[in-house]
Amino acid sequence: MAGKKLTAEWYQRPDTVALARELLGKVLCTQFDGQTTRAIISETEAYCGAEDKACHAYGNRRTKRTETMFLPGGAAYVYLCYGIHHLFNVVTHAQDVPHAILVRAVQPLEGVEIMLQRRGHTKQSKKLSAGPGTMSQAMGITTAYNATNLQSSSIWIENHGISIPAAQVETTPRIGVDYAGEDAKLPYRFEVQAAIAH
DNA sequence: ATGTCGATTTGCT
DNA sequence: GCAAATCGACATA
Repeated sequence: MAGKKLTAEWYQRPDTVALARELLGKVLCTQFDGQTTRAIISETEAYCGAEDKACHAYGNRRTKRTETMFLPGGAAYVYLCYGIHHLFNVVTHAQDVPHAILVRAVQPLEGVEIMLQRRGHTKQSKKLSAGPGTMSQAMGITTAYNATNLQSSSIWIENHGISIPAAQVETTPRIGVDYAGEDAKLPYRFEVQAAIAH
């Protein structure tokens, strides 16, 4: 069941948009209180630091919240949105270059029972872990894990050798970033709509 | 010190 | 389809 853990070098590569595309089909894993869950990443968005108006760290804005994005690639950036939702991002690029990839949806692979319990659902459905807030809840990720290193034993990402054909990937503008002007139109969102075979 | 608002989800009209 | 929920970060004073 376990795959090969992505290395620090993988995360620290500079092309965040390409990494967002490559993240599709990779397996996000969490282990909290001895409970392990695994899920295949099916939707991502790239946020490209200082030059990207949609990014929290646009213009290299350094605050308590954005500080995590300045860490070297390979850290988890988790923040609270609308006071309710914990949004999970993967920090990429080198230290002091605030790029990140928002994981918006995953498909459950292991520990489905645990995810159902966390979500308060009784049956598996598409809504179980599709959406940036719900997928965090299903995986048990909260802001308490902000800045967690992805080489740790709490949160990490594995390569299971799953590749997604280009024909199955939809590339669209990002969601909910209308305030970003021209940058709101950038094709930085990658989505696999079909169920991923594994 | 205080006010505004968000990389959303959910339930009700 | 619309609006409430809910809290911390950030900007302004």
